[in-house]
Amino acid sequence: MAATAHQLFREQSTGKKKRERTRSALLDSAISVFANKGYEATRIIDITNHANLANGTFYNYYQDKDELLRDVATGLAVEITGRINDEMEGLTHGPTRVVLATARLLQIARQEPEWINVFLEGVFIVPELQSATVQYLRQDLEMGIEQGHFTITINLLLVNQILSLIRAALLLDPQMSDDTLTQTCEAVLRLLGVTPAKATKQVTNVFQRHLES
Amino acid sequence: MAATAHQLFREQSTGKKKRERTRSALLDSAISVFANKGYEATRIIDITNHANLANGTFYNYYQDKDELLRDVATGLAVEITGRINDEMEGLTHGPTRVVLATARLLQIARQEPEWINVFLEGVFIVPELQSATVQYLRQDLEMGIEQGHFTITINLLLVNQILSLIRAALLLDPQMSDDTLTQTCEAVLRLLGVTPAKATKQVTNVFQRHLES
DNA sequence: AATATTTATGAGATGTTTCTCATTTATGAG
DNA sequence: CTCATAAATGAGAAACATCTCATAAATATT
Repeated sequence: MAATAHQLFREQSTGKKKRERTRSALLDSAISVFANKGYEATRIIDITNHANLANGTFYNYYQDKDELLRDVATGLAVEITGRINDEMEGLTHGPTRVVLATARLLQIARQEPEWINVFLEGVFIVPELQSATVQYLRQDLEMGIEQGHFTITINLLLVNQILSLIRAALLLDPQMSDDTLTQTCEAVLRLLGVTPAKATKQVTNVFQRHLES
Repeated sequence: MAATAHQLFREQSTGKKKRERTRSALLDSAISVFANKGYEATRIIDITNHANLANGTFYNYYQDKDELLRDVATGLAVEITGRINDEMEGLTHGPTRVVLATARLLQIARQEPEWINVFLEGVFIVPELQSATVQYLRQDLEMGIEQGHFTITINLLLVNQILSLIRAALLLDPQMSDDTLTQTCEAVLRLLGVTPAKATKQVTNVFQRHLES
């Protein structure tokens, strides 16, 4: 529910002055409306209504919907990648890092379903976000190759394949059941050249050690 | 180029009476405009302009854009699945069928780049198209399981994962280079539990025997 | 060739969304 | 508390889209 969801930007701006607080209200409302109506279909007034503001107020802050989406998606990207990164500090095993990152992203999708769709829409539309996000992934892939776990050559298609497996999970099962989560992590490992048996074992391990403690 | 592209519906309607020919002009123009501007962003007048018709003419044939999309996507689905099916007659080896179907779809994307985006948009929006398309795939997957080649349980997520690998290729490389094609086929096999080495061999084989003869 | 039927046309009525701006209201510094 | 500044407001102008319909043009029928 929109009413109970975590309001990312509101929290970041409490205490600051009015301009920042109103901007944050627009950003949080944008997340909610974009996620529920879809970016294309949302009207400026949908966002301002949701934020209890007059339609004209929007134009004190943004030129158009697109500029707002960039801002929203960037904020979400910082938050999401930050959370995932915290979780992985000190881990030096490629496959573990890949599984953990995938699983954490999908878990965030479970907790904050509105965030992920908007984030992905942004990643698709804002190129600099895409490259920033992809950077993290590359490092873990290189680690796994050096350690002899992955049979791949890193290229843009591979990275996109991984992202699209994640996207498929989000679209098909927004509630993100444990089954979907497990199957997606295993699929990513398979894609990277891990055998099915090892992939299953790897995912089970990571879940026990890092996600259900 | 739109001007040189194969006009599917026009060809199907030459010789028939005027009503069918105009409807076909709308359908072909819709493919072109949807593919280039995106479904959401296209206006009725974009389509009628492209077809050299007056805007009012549209309403002699369709209630709205959505009805047109259904018609377009259904026609494309029939053509595309028909072409792929022809190619696979008599083949009884699961992995071969999966690779060949994937490769052929991507080859069609190379020849007729406009078709595939519209087809996929339609598959996403028209449920009966989705289930019809997925039916083909299921059979080949079951065949591969029985033959001991695939380590999977068939479910909706798996099917969507396969489709999303194909989609990733289409989005990233609309020209559909041979590299993209090969890598996508191998990725699908890996996802189905085939080892990287076998996947490479399998794809090479299928290409030699069926696609470069 | 004349006539009946079908199809195409585009001006404009209707509705919707964007965007501006003069005015009102709120904020916070002194 | 006062006042200068910042922010919010919402009515309405402008731009854009959809959809209708009386009329014109094309096609088919006799």
